[in-house]
Amino acid sequence: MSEENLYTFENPEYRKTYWHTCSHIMAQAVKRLWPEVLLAIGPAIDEGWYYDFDAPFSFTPEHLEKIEAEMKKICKERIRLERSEKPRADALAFMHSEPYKVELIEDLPVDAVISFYTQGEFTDLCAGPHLDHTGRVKHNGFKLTKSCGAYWRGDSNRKMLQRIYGIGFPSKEELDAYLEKQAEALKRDHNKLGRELEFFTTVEEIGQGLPILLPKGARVIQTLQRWIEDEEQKRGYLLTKTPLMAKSDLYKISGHWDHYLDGMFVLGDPTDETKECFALRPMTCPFQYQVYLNRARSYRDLPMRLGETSTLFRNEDSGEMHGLIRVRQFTISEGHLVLRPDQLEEEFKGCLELAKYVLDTVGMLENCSFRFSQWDPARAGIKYEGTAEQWEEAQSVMKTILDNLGLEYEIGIDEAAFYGPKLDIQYKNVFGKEDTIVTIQIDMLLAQKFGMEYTDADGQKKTPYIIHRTSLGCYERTLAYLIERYAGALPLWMMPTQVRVMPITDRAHQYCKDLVQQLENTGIHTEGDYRSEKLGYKIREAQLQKIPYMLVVGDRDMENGTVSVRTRKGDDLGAMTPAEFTAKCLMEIATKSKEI
RNA sequence: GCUACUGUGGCUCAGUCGGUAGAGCAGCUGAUUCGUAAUCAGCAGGUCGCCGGUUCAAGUCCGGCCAGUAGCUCCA
Repeated sequence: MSEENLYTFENPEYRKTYWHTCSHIMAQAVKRLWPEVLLAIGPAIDEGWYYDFDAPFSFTPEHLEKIEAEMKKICKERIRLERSEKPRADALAFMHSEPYKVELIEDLPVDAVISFYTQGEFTDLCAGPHLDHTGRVKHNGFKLTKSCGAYWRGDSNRKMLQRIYGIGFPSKEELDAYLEKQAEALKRDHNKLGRELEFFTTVEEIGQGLPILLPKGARVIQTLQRWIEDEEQKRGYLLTKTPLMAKSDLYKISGHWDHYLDGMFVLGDPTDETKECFALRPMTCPFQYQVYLNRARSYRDLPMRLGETSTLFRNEDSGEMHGLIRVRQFTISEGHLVLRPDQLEEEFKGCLELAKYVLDTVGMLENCSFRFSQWDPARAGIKYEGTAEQWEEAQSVMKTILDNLGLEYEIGIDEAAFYGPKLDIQYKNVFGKEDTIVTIQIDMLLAQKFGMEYTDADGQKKTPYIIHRTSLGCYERTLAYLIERYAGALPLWMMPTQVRVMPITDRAHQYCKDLVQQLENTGIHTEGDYRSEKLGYKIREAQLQKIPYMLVVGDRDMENGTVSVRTRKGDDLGAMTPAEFTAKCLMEIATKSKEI
């Protein structure tokens, strides 16, 4: 980066500094308006900044407007920001009326440099860096976007503060462009579009996190499931179907009863030992292991790759549910691979290849990143089972595999499963939010708990490794992301209705009906629009419903034995015979083309 | 679970100071038979999320619950 570019928005460091100064300006404005409001923390984030406050009232949109107005003044005042340092005792005395700052100072290491930034009458505890004066912030280039609750220090046992988020740019034009982009993303929101296009709905009486997949959504998921099951078959997976619930005994062996009880739907009273107690399954592992345990296994049986289209139930907290992204009942492309240690690397690679192939095919890979999710030794025995040695071994094996693959990844501390480390494939949605879409986990504990073993070539009984993995993750979540990714216009092969036939007059009805049946017989999802509406109206409706192909049939086509083909992109492909169209369509479906 | 906000026909929204609900689209019926993004007319559709309270009177005010949204915490 050239010298003059250091101080531009192109430079992420500068951008963070700019936003960090914005957060101080915001805090200063709040203090000017309401001196009684207490300050917590206010960092720059990936897009903008926030500041957490403890206020005796709730910030409303009107409050935000007032703060914005005061911030504009501060920008125009061009106040210098000056750094200073204080010894610990002085720092504590200086901040004595700000209890959150006092706590932050007290938690700093003994030898830490305690620095402050002062702008006019406002001084904040801060490591910096900052812009040199408040006039550097463009007074009409920022906006406070929302206020909401946030726990002090991210701890749900502590007080909930109020967080105000802001975003800012060096010009009004850039701000407007950003806001415009956000508004565009909102239109793709699966929770809105998915309901409008009738992929899914919800009903109060059924409850939170329990969406109804309407015919269109159900069809997309069916298409994906058939494809995944067939693809796994090709890759040596064995399909299983195991029960959706089990007695508590099973979960006690697996450890889920100890680690996951809050997240389970329990049927019956777990405290009544005279009666059997069941629970809906929150994961497939202990069920699928029974397939392996069905008889004695030899090293020759390994690797054993088990796959299942598996419905799971998790009792999420009520505030967590969101559209099809976070639900209480969902179906995943689950799988467990039972392995000898020497097969671990090769099989792990196979899982990753499958996941990448699947994500690439549906068009989601480009927005994915990889996270190596590790344990946090500080929570050994609480969140995590097994010994430090077992964890170090599994994590080092995984690290070697990932490094050998040359995979770029981030490390996520305290993101592991209770039984082992994970490679999580993170998907970034149109709003820039991340969620796990696929996970591949190495498990060194559960096989032992369930008494899974194999007889090795040397006649010794040995405990296998297990890989837990998904190839497409959760179908509901994937559907949500596909709706967003394609704004509802999914690639042809996934579309619930691929072709709509529309007669121009009643004279063409029979021709169209025959055509629909003919296409449906070849496996192309087709429907007819026989209403006595004008062609333009039918086209418009099909277009709004994102139907890939519209086949228009009038007198001319009937005479020539053709159909007139139009795409949802608005291209007129002209007249072709039904056979020609069928061949073209089937080819595009078979190749899973993203073009249409 | 926490904080804040929201809830009016299938959808998008209006509804004044508390006086018993209104539109567009969709739907239905009829007319229209039309060549690539909205034909015309008529009809029907609402216990204002649910339960309770205040009041002569509640869509409107208050409380509880349910559901949704943003974020926090947790997670696929």
